[in-house]
Amino acid sequence: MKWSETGIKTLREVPADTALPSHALLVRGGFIKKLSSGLFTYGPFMVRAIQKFEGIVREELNKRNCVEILMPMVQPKEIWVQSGRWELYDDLLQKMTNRSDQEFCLGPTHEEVISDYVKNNIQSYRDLPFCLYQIQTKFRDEIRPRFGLMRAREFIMKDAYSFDLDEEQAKVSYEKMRSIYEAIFSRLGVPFRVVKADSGEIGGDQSEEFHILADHGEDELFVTDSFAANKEVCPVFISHDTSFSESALSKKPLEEFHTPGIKTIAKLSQFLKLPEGDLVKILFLSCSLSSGEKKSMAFLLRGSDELNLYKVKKNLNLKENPTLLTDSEIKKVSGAHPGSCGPVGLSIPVYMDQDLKPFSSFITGANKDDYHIRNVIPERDFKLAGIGDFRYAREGDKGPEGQTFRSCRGIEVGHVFYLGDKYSEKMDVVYLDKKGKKQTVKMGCYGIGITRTVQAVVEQSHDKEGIIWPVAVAPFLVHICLLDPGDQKTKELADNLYQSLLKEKVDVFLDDRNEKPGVKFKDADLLGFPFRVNVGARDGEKGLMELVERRTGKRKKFSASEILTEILKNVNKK
RNA sequence: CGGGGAGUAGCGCAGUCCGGUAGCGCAUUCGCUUUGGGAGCGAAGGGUCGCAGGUUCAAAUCCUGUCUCCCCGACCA
Repeated sequence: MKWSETGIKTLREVPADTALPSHALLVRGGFIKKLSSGLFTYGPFMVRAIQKFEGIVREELNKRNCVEILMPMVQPKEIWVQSGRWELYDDLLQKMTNRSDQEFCLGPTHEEVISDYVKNNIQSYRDLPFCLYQIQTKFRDEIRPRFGLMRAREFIMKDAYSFDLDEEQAKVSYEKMRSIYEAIFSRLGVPFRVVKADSGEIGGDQSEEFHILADHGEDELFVTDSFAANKEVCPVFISHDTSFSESALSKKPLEEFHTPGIKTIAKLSQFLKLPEGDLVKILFLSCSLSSGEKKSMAFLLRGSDELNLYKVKKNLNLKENPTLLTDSEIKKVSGAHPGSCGPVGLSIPVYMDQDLKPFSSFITGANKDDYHIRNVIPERDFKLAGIGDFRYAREGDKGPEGQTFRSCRGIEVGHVFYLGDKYSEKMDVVYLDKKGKKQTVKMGCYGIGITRTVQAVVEQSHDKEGIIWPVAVAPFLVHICLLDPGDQKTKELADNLYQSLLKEKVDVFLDDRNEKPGVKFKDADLLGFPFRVNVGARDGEKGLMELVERRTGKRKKFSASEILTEILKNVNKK
């Protein structure tokens, strides 16, 4: 490809509506252009990067006997009603109606369609197992699209679905896909981690996320050498802090004390000259039970900790995400304003974080404005509905093998999920076993955000000057800067190299624009293809060209005859 | 949806408080000079100031409404 044929113009300045370096660089380099919030046109370089990554994904999947198909993007309402997700997903679905008033949605994912596709093909246990995948555009009407391709409304995703006889076989499929994903992301040449993720209603360890590590990643991860989890779900195995002062061991009678104007743990900590972790705070939530009933609940935890609503939902098996009560609701439930609330005398269920177990007694609010109370003993002074892991893990907590958590940030680019019969049951995907008995097919689903991954790679691999593409997904491997396009001999030198690289099937890009060398160098650094060749009249006179490696900045001059072998050596090495 | 910010030339911005002929830098076009890390000088083109109402002799500027975009939260590949 030659620059003059692309219609690409780079931007010198950072666009005002970008917040991430990767987003800004992709826009500046003409890789992507926003059409509307969350909708992007992929320019010629972007398309090539996407195709490179898709190639890796296909290769690894095909190698392990997964088979590619392609499903429609427009999907009829009926199958979504059948799976129960027409209402559940609701606003996420881009719904539409055709001329006959039939309702459709744009596919945000394809469990429904694939179930429809396979159910007629699966009859006997002999027909299983197998695994299908597609690479396709998805549409999700995201609440808040942001960061360019990181959270776009329209994006390219690889989604795979496995179909197995039973749970045991399905777990094998799950593990296989997990290892395929490891192979895929290993080939990108950027650091990644597999982390424990939300396993939803299934339970167990059957959902993992693949994260590319990057400072601006949306997710916080806690990792040790042997364990990694998303902060959202990370269990607390061993607390970072198991120490507390004498006051927490007291077994004396309740004692109220005046705390005028003290409404925060920080202030109370100052007032009592006790660390925040020695105090006990309470949070009030509105929770919807599996019966559908809404109920207020209270949660106690150490003053230094933060309540994790996801854990509350999961550990209490709630139907929806709990929400915090408003100040006036809290007043109604506790009799006091926030800042003076505690468990004593409450009529709603009170749960306690496991880190409070070693405490004999608590210092909490007295449910009377401007008063707190000490020597509060569970079961003596209030009824405990349950104890559990309800707080966010934090740096310093320890993993299952006692290693201390480190915090890092990541971008979720892949997710493997064991589904069981979650969809196959509703969508009636069944087979007859050896005894002729009907059995539900066990499914797994596996996603990779193709476009997100490409941006994540950029986020992970760039410098002040621009992108540094890893060879695996680089739109082009070699970027020829023709420095004196007006000089016939130089032009021929560049053209010859261009043609010989094409002949060798090396992806090569020729900057043949009528621009000054400085402009071309800056743009080459911005676009970030792995190798650059400077072809100019100065060195050209002596028959020399300069090879520059983008990542290291290393440069060396070669004769026209040597440079081809040198490039091929470098390209094949990577 | 709640909270914050912004819409003025292709891009980045000033002008708005305090109404009075639409500005700057980069980019673009032409000319001359320059030519290995975003060249210099000279000239030129390009904007219904997001949109719709209103106030006024006069609106980018004041008022009302509306649309869009970005950031922080709930969602996710």
